[in-house]
Amino acid sequence: MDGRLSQASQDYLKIIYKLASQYGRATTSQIAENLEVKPASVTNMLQKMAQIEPPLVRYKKHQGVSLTPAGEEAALEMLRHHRLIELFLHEILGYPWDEVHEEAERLEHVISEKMERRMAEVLGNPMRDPHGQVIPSHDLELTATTEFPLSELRPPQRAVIRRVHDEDADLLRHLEQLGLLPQATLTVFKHVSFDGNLHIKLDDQDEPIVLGTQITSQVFVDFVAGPQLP
Amino acid sequence: MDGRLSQASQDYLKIIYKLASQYGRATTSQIAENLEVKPASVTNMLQKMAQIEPPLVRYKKHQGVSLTPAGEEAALEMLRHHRLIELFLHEILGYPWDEVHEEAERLEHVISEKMERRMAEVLGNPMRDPHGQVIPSHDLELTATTEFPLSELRPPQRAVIRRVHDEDADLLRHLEQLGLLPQATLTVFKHVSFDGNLHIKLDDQDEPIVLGTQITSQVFVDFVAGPQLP
DNA sequence: AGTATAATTTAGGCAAGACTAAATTCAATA
DNA sequence: TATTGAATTTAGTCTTGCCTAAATTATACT
Ligand SMILES: [Mn+2]
Ligand SMILES: [Mn+2]
Ligand SMILES: [Mn+2]
Ligand SMILES: [Mn+2]
Repeated sequence: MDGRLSQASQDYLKIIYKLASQYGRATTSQIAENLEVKPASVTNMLQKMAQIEPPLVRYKKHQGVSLTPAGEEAALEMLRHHRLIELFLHEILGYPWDEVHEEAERLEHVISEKMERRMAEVLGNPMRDPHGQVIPSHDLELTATTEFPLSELRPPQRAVIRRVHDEDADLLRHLEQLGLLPQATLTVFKHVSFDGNLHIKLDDQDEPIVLGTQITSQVFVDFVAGPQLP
Repeated sequence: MDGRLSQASQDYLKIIYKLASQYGRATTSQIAENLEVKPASVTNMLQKMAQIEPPLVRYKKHQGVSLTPAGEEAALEMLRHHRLIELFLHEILGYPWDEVHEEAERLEHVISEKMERRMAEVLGNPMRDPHGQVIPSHDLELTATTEFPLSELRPPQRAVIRRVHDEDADLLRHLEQLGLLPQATLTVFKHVSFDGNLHIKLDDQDEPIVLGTQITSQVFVDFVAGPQLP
């Protein structure tokens, strides 16, 4: 009613956006689980969000919700804030990539449009966050990407890492230690069909490494043409 | 009760700290005016803040409040956050010094101790914010200062600007345009007792400038010895 | 001392956003 | 089609922090 959305609403919108991108819609219990609140609280909140002007979600009893244009815009705004902040913390303040999320989670609701713009400028209007997730543009367009799981590669394919799963700090630390970072290029030289293990070599490392599917399913790549340049 | 103070409590503590520094204690109506809430709301809040464990304020009906050690620590923590953020916005994100306050006002409640430390390191563990206000140290000590109003200088005294009043954006823009910034050194060469005007010359400028008391009372300086070096 | 005025406190409410417990609806299966 | 378990919604509370209106206290002046 005062134009500004509450932090709680913004958190609901973010998770609804994510769930709806994945499943078409978001259910009460999915939202409850993600936000760590009880389902009854979610129902209550969704009904409010559907009734304000303009409505943020389309809500019909027992059918889950999806975002209205207004809701989607607000969700993308938070997504841009979140990912810009993550990159800023990493690049400018030297945060390790497994420690940026929590801080961004709080800051995203609080920064002004000016600060968003200044951070983007200092960072060179970046396209992706430290984990490779695409940052919505200034006007909240989200460019489509083509990356797919590393686990789908077969020898002798070559690829560049675009993005990694960003919700498991242990995984992130492990990936960093292995050198599995966005931008890294690699060649697959062996696939073991029994356990799904993939033997790869990173272009900028000498030793090959062997990766289980727990890892390869969480690293997303694009094909890259040609052999490694010497 | 969960260890973390609400944003509202933190705002109360900040303003109580400021008022108590100035007047020894803070009254209900002073706090209400500064926070733009009604006095009844303040009374209510003060009673809560006096009753939690540990108490944040000493409260006695009709006598105003002062901070307990716990309250003062929390207030200094906010002060450190606020001033570090102001400097960070100015130095790293290029904010003009008259636009840093609002943003800092929101961010100060939200940054982690880690982010506080990282910002301080990137800034070289600074002592003062963009307006020259002293930043409490990491362990929340506030070093004493000796500065006094520029309006008290008389020719041919020389001084260095340490701090300027930071609560009037128009004044800040005007001071910047005049070159009246912290660190600037100057010589007073004329005082007009009728209107209090002060004629000064900044060391790094050629033209002298004339300042009314509206300005000279809001700029704080320390004496500096000797003549301007060529 | 007695009274007007200002400051403060009390009392009662409201909105947001969470919770628990109980009721309802859906969907799968017998 | 009837049953049943899971998901969802409803109903009623709670806490935080604000509000207005009314009561009270302090202060200053005659
Ligand atoms: Mn934005
Ligand atoms: Mn990320
Ligand atoms: Mn701190
Ligand atoms: Mn300042």
